[in-house]
Amino acid sequence: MTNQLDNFFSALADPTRRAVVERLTQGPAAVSALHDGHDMALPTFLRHLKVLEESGLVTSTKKGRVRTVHIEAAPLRILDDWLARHRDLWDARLDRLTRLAEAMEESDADDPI
Amino acid sequence: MTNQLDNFFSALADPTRRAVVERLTQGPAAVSALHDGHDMALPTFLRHLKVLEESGLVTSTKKGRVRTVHIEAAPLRILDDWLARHRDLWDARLDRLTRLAEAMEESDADDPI
DNA sequence: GAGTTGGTTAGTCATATTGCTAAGTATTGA
DNA sequence: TCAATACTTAGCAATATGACTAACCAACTC
Repeated sequence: MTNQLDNFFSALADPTRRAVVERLTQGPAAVSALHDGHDMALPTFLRHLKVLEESGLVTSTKKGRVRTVHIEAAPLRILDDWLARHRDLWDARLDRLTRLAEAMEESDADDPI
Repeated sequence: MTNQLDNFFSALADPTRRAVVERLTQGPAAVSALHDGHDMALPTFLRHLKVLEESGLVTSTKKGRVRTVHIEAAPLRILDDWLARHRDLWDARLDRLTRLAEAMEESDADDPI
């Protein structure tokens, strides 16, 4: 019953993994290149990559001894859609509140304290 | 060094908590009302609310014995900005790939197999 | 073919997360 | 005032997460 969104959000909850995703938006990169600059043992870093890959946010292919990691488009779209949906609801709510505030102001004008 | 985004993303990684956020986009609600429909002991559910509140995604106020929970706008904006930033980068990358593909098609036309 | 490079596997440890029950507090309503 | 309602706290158990080291394999490079 675990949603795809569960995996996307929890994958992105870690700063190391977000950094990897950010880096990958600029193009694919090898594991060791991605690891560079992260003060963390390689096996630990690899676990993060595995989490990203299992979530579907990235894919990877191995050629020779080099594994190259690529970002996936679809998940970003799904995340975006979720957020967009709630952005809309929020905006609608804001509108209602605005109208309410206006209505209250009017009624204040009609019938002050 | 934990980013605000860490908390937003990990708070939203749980389906129960996402459901609460979705519900709250329609307006504030009391704890017991929010709990309704979630097959989960109340203390467990309260823990989820606490996570949401500590992340800053929601706030709550207590009046009498009823605690009312409200959604916060700012975090959704921050999340949206992060995603938008990467949507842009991704789009840019897509554009580059598209141009590359076109270039390759052209060179194929010039010099087929 | 010996060493180096790039990644992988296995195993351990500490802490965090997510669920529970049991028991408590504080309002509110009869 | 007594009982019901609406949380709240405390404490426990199981699993997940994030870090490490040590040891390993596979593919280049000399």
